Order: sequence, then structure tokens, then C-alpha cells
Amino acid sequence: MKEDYSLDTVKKIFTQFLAERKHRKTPERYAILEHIFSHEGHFNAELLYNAMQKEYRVSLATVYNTLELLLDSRLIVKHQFGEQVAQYEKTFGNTMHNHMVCTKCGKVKEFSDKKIRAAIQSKRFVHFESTHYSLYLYGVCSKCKAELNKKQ
Amino acid sequence: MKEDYSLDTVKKIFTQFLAERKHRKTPERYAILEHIFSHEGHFNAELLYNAMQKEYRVSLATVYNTLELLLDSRLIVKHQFGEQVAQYEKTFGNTMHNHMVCTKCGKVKEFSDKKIRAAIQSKRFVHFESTHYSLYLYGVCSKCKAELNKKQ
DNA sequence: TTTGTTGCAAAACGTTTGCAGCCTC
DNA sequence: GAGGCTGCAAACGTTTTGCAACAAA
Repeated sequence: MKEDYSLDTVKKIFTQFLAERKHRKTPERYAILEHIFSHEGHFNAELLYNAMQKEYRVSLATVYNTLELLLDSRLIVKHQFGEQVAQYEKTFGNTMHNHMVCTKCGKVKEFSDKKIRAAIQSKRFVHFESTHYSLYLYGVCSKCKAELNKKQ
Repeated sequence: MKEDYSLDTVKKIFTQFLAERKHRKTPERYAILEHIFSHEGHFNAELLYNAMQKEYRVSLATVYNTLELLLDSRLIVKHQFGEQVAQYEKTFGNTMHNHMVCTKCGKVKEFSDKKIRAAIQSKRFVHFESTHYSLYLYGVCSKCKAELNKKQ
């Protein structure tokens, strides 16, 4: 069923999370949340920090602090595609998807597959309660493939 | 106990890889290869560097350089389980497996599942030629679950 | 009023780089 | 002998930390 992923819903989830953990509801935290959920695609801490300066000024330390809270509340996920910069992505209202990573140029594309999702989600463990997953498919994109062929 | 032939086989693969790429066959590279393939489990660059000092002294720079070559030759894989330290793992003679990561304590366990593997490996793309994959299942391990329950 | 959170800057951390000398080819 | 590779140390870029001031509860 289609979920309602309005900003309001996300804010409510975050508010409840903060209340549960006895964290404070600061304007900085909501400004960051709002920014993330009104923009598409992957982002990293510095990109977010720079973009934020135009709307609501926050420090880089607060960006990192808030990202940690958003991770804990499962509203975003963190990826590290082999570089040292962590990439983040919002999860709420984002259909579950996987990532294809080109090992030559580093480009990342998304894809989804019902069979894969079903196989992973049906897996149960005795000593582990899984909440979510990340699947990275590594390989070579068509562009890099063409370049490799040209060289030979 | 792992098979004895694997070290020899791995060396041959690496030698061929170095020849193809016109890289030099230095003792440092083989010492690192040997160390990795005669030890079990995950490791990171510094751990490997420290362990190497007792057998064949190499610099940290050479460790990183060689890890890059081993990644390119697909003899090892790199993981970044949400921390900033990259973890490495040998792949040759290592049955394909996935990772469960506890989001509380960070502990990583391995598991395999035929259905999941089949679903992932059967996936084909027009503009992407996949070589391998990493599946990270995030959740809470039984130990951390017990502690969380105790708190409430 | 209490104490969690902020901004700032400095520190920490893993990783990469520049360079002189060495050694594989 | 040429030039790729090594060790070393310094540099880099991202993330974390310490601290004083601030503001949410």
C-alpha cells in the first residue's frame, strides 16, 4: 500500500523518537530533517552542511550529530561505497532498493527486485533481529566496459 | 583447516595478474599475500601492518598499495560496516557469504543462504556487468537485545 | 534552574601522497 | 640502466571532541 510520506509524517516520527530518547527538540534538528526530506538523492555531511547555510545556519558538528539521530530513528541510512566519505539517503517513503556500484568509475545506480527482496526479508535468525539491509552489486557499467574494450 | 593448495593457487593468480598489468613481483607483495591467505577472518590495514612486522617488514604505504592490487585482482574484498576503518576479507576459497551487522555493538557475523544467493546471482542487467556483491543485514544481536530489554 | 545542545576550533583518525633511494625487469 | 616500487614522513579529508555559551525542558 502507498504510504503517506509527507514532511509532517516524518516530523511526527522524529518528534516521537526524540521524546522517547529524552532528546531535545531543537530548531537545528528540524531544519536538517526538513532539508533532507525535501531534497532527492544521496548526500554527504559536507554537501548537506553547505546547502543548509542558505536556509538555516547550523554547524558541521550539529549536522553530524543530527545525522546520527536520524540514523538511529531509521529515517535515513548510511552507505560507504568504498570511498572514505559516507553517503546518506532518506529511507522513509523510499521504496526499498539496492545499489549497483561500478568499480571503475565509482558511479552508483539504484535498482529493485522483488525476488531478491523477498528472499532477504523472509530470512529469520535465532540470535539476530534484522531491521533493514543493504545490497551492493559491484561490477562494470556499460560506459567503462566500452572504454576497457577500446584499450585492448 | 583449509586446503593446502589454496596458497599456491592464489599466488599463481596474483602472479598472472601482476604480469598482465605489467606490475612488478616484489617480495613485499608476496609476503602480504601469504600473510592474508594463511590467516582467517576480517582484518584492516593497520592490523595487517602490525602483524606483518614479525614476519616480513613492510611499510603501511606498501600495505595499502598491495591491498589495492589484491582488490583489483578480486582476491580480497573490502567492507565498510559504517565505521571509517575499511575491513578486508579474502575471497578465494571462501564460500560466498553475507554479513549481519549489529547496529548497537557493531559486531559482524557471517551467514549464507542459497535462496538469497540464487536470487542475486540470477539478476542480469543490460548496462551493467556484475562481478560480485555484498549484502549487509542490519539489526540487533541477541546480546544487545537482552540489554535493551533490561533497561526498560 | 538544570543540563542537553550548539558553534567553533582543534584534534584525531584512516588513508594518500611526495620524494629519495632501491631493486625488478 | 630505466623506471616502478619501497619506506618514511608529511599532508590530506572526514569525522570526532573539548569547551564555553546558549536554550529547551
